[in-house]
This record gives sequence, C-alpha cells and structure tokens, in this order.
Amino acid sequence: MGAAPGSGWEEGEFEFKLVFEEDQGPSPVLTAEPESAVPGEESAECALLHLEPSNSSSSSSLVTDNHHSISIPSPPSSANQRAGMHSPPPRRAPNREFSGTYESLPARSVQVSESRVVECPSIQITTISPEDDLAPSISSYWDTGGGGGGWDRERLYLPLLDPFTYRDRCPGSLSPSPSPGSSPSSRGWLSPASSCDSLLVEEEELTEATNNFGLSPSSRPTSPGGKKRRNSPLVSPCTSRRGSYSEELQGFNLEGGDSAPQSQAPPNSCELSIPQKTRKTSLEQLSPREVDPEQAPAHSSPCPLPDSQQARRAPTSLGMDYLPVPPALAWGRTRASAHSPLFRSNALPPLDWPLPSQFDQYELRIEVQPRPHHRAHYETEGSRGAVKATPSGHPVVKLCGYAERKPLSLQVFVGTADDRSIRPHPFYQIHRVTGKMVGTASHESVQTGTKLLDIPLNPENNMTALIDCAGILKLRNSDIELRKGETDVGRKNTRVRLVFRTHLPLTPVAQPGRVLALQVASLAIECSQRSAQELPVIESISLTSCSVEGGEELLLSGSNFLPISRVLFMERGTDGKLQWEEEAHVDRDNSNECLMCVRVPAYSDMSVGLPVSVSLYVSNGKRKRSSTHCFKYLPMMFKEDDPLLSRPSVLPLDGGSVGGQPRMDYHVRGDPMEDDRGLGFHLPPYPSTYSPPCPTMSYHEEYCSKPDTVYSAYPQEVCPSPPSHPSLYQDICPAPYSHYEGWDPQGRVLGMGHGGERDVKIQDCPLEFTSSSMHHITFEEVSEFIGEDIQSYQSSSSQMDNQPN
DNA sequence: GCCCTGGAACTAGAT
DNA sequence: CGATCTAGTTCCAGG
Repeated sequence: MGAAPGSGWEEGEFEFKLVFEEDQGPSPVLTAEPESAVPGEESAECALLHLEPSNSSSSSSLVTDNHHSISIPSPPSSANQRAGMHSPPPRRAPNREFSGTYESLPARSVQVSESRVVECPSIQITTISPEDDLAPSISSYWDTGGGGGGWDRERLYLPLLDPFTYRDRCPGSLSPSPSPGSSPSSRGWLSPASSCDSLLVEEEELTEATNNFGLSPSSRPTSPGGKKRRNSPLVSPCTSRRGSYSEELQGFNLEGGDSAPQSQAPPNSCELSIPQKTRKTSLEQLSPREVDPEQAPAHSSPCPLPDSQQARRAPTSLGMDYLPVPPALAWGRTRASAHSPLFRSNALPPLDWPLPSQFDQYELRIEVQPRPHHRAHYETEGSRGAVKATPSGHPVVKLCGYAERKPLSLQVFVGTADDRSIRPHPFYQIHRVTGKMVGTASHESVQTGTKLLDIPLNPENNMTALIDCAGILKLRNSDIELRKGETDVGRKNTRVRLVFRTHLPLTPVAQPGRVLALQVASLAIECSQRSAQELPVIESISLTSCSVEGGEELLLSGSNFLPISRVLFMERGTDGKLQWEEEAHVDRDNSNECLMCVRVPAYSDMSVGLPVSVSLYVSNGKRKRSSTHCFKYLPMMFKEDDPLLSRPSVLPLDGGSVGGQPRMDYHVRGDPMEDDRGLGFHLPPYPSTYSPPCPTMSYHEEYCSKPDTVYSAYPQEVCPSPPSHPSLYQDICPAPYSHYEGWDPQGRVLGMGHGGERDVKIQDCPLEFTSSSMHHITFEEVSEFIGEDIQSYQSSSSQMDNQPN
C-alpha cells in the first residue's frame, strides 16, 4: 500500500481502533430485520435496526415513528468519543437458502493493539427493496428482476433517522463508519446522496438535531485522523473569505427540500448562515426550480428530473427512506449486478445506488472515454473547461438497444473512483460548461447534494450524447470535511469518474409503471494538477505472465516515465507484508517518457507449482509510484504450453469502457472503440484456474474495481488494498511496439473484430480463459465458477478479515 | 472582456 | 518541536 490512498485506509483503521477501544462493555449486535408492513404506510421499505448489546442496561432505545425502534447503547461518557461503528463485512447467512439476508461473521475478537483485544460486533442485514410495496412481494420480485438467484441490498432501511442525527446522537456507539478497510475516498455511508435522503424525523428530533449539530460545528467529531484545517472547526465554514459552493449545495438542499424536509433546516442552521455567494458557481447557476421548487414551474426541461427527486422534495409522505448500509458492510462484495435495475417510476434509485450498465437488450455505453486527467477548477478559479477525450473531442455516451422514438434524459454526475461502489464524489461536482464551443444542451439540477447535468438522448442522434458540457468543480477539502457527517478525507482523493445514468420507461404492458435504470461510469479521471504532472502512469503492458525464470522482455506504455523511473515487481503476503520485491532491469536505450522496456526479473521461488500473482509498478521515487498491475509467474510446467498464456499482447489496465457497475457477464469486448480510451484493450478474464492475487496488489484496483470488468463479480477481498496511487491513463505515445505481435502502437490488439461486433465471447480472449476448456462457456457456468471460487476463497478472505492491518 | 489553460507561488498539513 | 516534504489552494499570465 502506497502513500496515496493508503492514508485513508489508515484513517479507517484509526477509526476502527477508536471505536473498539471504547470501553462500552459488551459489544452490541447490530441487526436489521425486515419490518412487517405497516398498514397504511409504504413501510416495506424499511427495516428494523436493532442493536442488541449483551447488556441491555447499557442501551437506550430510540423509538421512531412508524413504530420502529432502534436500540442503541448509551453513549459513552468520555468526551472525545468518535462516532463510528465498524463491522466485518456481511456475508450471506450460512446454512440456509439465501433469502436476502446478510450477516456478518459471528462476533469475534479483534486485536486492536498489542495489548487489547475487543469483541467485534456482528451485523445482520435483511435487505428490502425500496422498489416493493409490500414485504411479501419482495423476494419474488427481486428473484425475478434480479435475474434469478439471490438479491441483496447493501442498505439498511431506516425509517427515521437522519444519518447525521443518527450518527451524532450516539457517538461512539452505533454510527457506522467506514470499515477498517475503507479507502480514503470512502464516504462511508454518508454520501451526499445518502445523507440527504429524506428520512422522516419528527420535528422535535429535528430541532434537537439542529441544536446539537447544525448550530455547533464544533460538536461534530473531528474528521478522520483529527486532521487540522485552515479554518478552525469552531468557526463556521461561512467564515471563509469566500462562499463555499459545497455549502451552497447543502443549504440548497435544505432550502429546496431536495434532501430533507424544510423543517430540517431551521433558519439559524449553519448552512443558512452562510453569506450569500457572489461567485457565479453559486446559485445563479442553478435552475430556478432548484432554488425554489415551490415557485419553479413544473418540469419544463427537456430533461425532466426523475420522479424520485420530486418525491424527495415533497414532504416525505412516503414516510420511508433508507440509509445505505455503509460500503464497509459491502466492501467484501460487489454485487451491483445482483440488483434489479427496475424501479417504480416514482421511486428511482438514489445516486449511490449500484446499477448495471446493461439489462436485456439495453445498454448504456461510453463510446469515448474521457481523458485520464482533467484539472478540476476551484470556485476561486474560472472554469477549466469541459472534460475532454483522447486525443481530442469529448466523451460520448450511447444508449444501445433503445428503439423508441421518445427522447430520454442522460444524467451525468461526478462519482467516486475508489474500489467500491460508485457514489457521488464528495469533493467534486459536475460543472456545466457553457459557451460557443459547447454544442450540447444541458440542464443542471441537484439531487441530494449532488449536482447533475441532464443531457438529452435523442433518437435522432441514435441515442448518443456528446458530453462536451461537463466540467468538474473541485470543492475545498476543508469545506467538505467540515460538513456534518462527512467522513471522507479530501486529501489525495482526487480521482473521479463521470457517471452516466438514464431511466428508460418500460412498456406499460410488460412493466407498467416501471423504469429501467442504467448507469455507466467512465474510467478514472485524475483531477489534481500535481498528480497529473508527477506520477508515472502505466497504461498497458505487453506481458502479463511468464515463467518464474523471468528474463522476458516487458514493455510498459504510459506516461511520466523518467530516466530515474524504476520498475519493481513485488509480492505481498496475505498479511499485506512485502514478501518479495525485485527491480526489473530497464533498458534505458529503448525507453522513453512513455515507454519502458524492461526484463522481467526471476521470481524468488523457482519451484512453485501454481501460478503466482505478483504486482508491478513504476516508481519515480518516493511517493511517486504508479498504480500496481498484475503480473503472474507461471511454474515451469506452464511454460510455453500455450502461447496465449504468456502473450496477451495488451491488457487493459483499467477495465473496460463501460463502467456503471460491475458486469456479471463474462464477455469480452472486441471493438477497440468500445474499450479503454479506444485502445481496444481486452478485458482480462479470470483464469479458469484462478488463484487469488496477492492481497495488496491493486489487481482489484485495476480490474476488479472497474465498473464493468468481469472481475467485479469476484470478492474484493482478494485485492483489499488500494494502489500506492491512482492508476492513471495517458495518451498512448508512439512506440516501437510493432515488432510485438498482436500489439500495435496504439495499444490495440491486432486482429480483433472491429465496429459493430460487440461482446466477443470468451474464447476470443487471449488469456487463460481462452483455453479450450473454457470455450463456449455459459454465463451460468461462469457464475458457478465464481461461486465456487468465492466459496473456496472465503475461508482465506475471512482470515484476512480477522487480521489487523 | 470572457473563457480556457498552464504554470507556479503560497500555505497548511503531514512526516 | 523545528525542519522538511507534500499536496491543496489560489493567483497570474498568455492564448
């Protein structure tokens, strides 16, 4: 784990310790169970959250409306408590047919320091879809809509508590926080979307919450790690010498009812005390309806807001909303594709809801990826223009499979780019770029604290949208970190993705009142000026495996390669400790700024009987490392058995182009233009004889986490560590690759199908998956493989869970 | 004059 | 606790 995102993990670890070092007596058991439908209410969308401390005397019960209750341990008395509760990742309840219930591993002891061992709470989450009206229908529906098999919601449906309130009411006791393994960009569960989702709170609770938090920023726990900031925590962000857009958004939400009933925003709340902004990035850019939805006309935009937004703005008569289960609880699995993308038209998914990019014949696809770097602008700066594509132009998004003549709206927002499910990025917002060079109409809106651009998808344009109007605004870290409930750290959290989402109304006959929500996310975009200038970037590698003897020539293409750049191969143990590291010999004569030619070093153990996964990275010096990339050493017996094994030609180093959420299909794209930055990379499939990569390499980062890579279906535990730094992508530079068969200077895999030919089957993939045994494999078979693999790996991953980092 | 862009100074926080 | 490093933020200038 490198220095970059790693710090955040350390933060998480710190919190983890903080939480469990609190001497609260027996650890509570957090359970969330389905609540039976309450007559007259749409309450199937909630769950009862129980905290069940062994010692009930130490708990208090928070009874909410809707007849729900939350029992919580009494807050510890110590003054410096930190909110936050960490639980091991949930797992399917064992020994029974999966019914939507996840539970964590049993309460167990966790060593938090050399001398202290505390008991870890367990959690059981029963997931209930907000999609469903009544609980009894849930299972059947999701079983159907989810494509069979299990379904899950990585959320707890909490009927009442504002996460902020919830969190701060019981500091140090209940509030979920990012898991010990959370990444720096982890929002925990308090993403803007989630945190602002309207949750019914009785007025007195609101008042109390406001008194407790809104008026006294100092009451908010210090941000993770107790980081200092320019502005004293005792001082409202409004003391900044200029207004804060982030605060505008938040205040906006309150005013506009976008995220919470207005009753949650008393006039003296902190947000509302912020002076009027003078910068143009403020309210004036927001549509009138957002500023004052009461006065705003009905949707006149060609890109109407989803109904869910309306629903949220309206007084929460529905009475129920949900809190996402902290990603910490889900970080062990990426199950986005297990979710049905079908929603009621009046209950569209929030922005942090995982969605597939493809469903049935429909697919939302990024035809042209954005550049890997885009310097975001601050509020104090002028716009830095729209996100561009490589080598020119702008990103292009297309909705495939849609034959209706009715235009749709494409939503764009800035999402996170860490290794967990996509959610709105707390430190970046989409920014609508206008000007004569912008040809695409767009409409701004705000949904639960996240700015959106609504861009029309017109049949006349073949449902293709040119994203030439989307810039990225950077919010000051200090502003965001001061925000109530914000748990993310902005420092070095500079990677984003453009997230595209659309809602297709389904045919009234087949799915009355249902819409299909599809989402796709771009590859990661590095938004900081500095990182873009200094960090080496590996974009592609010519070889992904070779004999343990090494010695083969390996070409790395990318950018920011320096004469001092080194290429290192390393292996970490399951405990994360570096077990082996070897520097590759660099052929400086044949290397340049965007190409490195190295010799693969021999592996440390020539007698291995199975392929060994290691990782490699480029280092430009301390703290200037590229992301790590997977490399596999093959036992002698594998050597040259199958040229495909060792000559994949080019690997995609950042997954495929479509990236809303992980894909469950095991197809591999064949159209270079559909792939990474048009480079035509193949998605590297899992080998049939998959062996878990070493836990600390960013295999996950490079493959598993990418929204649409096939690896996403795998447990993320196999790659729990983030890379030393974000993986970045650079323009390919001309390089003398031509002598490498199957690899052209553009990084394309030669001989691949082009255009039109999508979803090249697995046998087209040059990696292990393409071996004859895997030909004609079906999705079900692949799923079976996955399941078996996961099962076989669970024991080891749970061991890893138990190991303190 | 405005927008976009690149560079770099300044500064707070981290080491 | 000071020195140094790192990274976030702001400012400036040119196209």
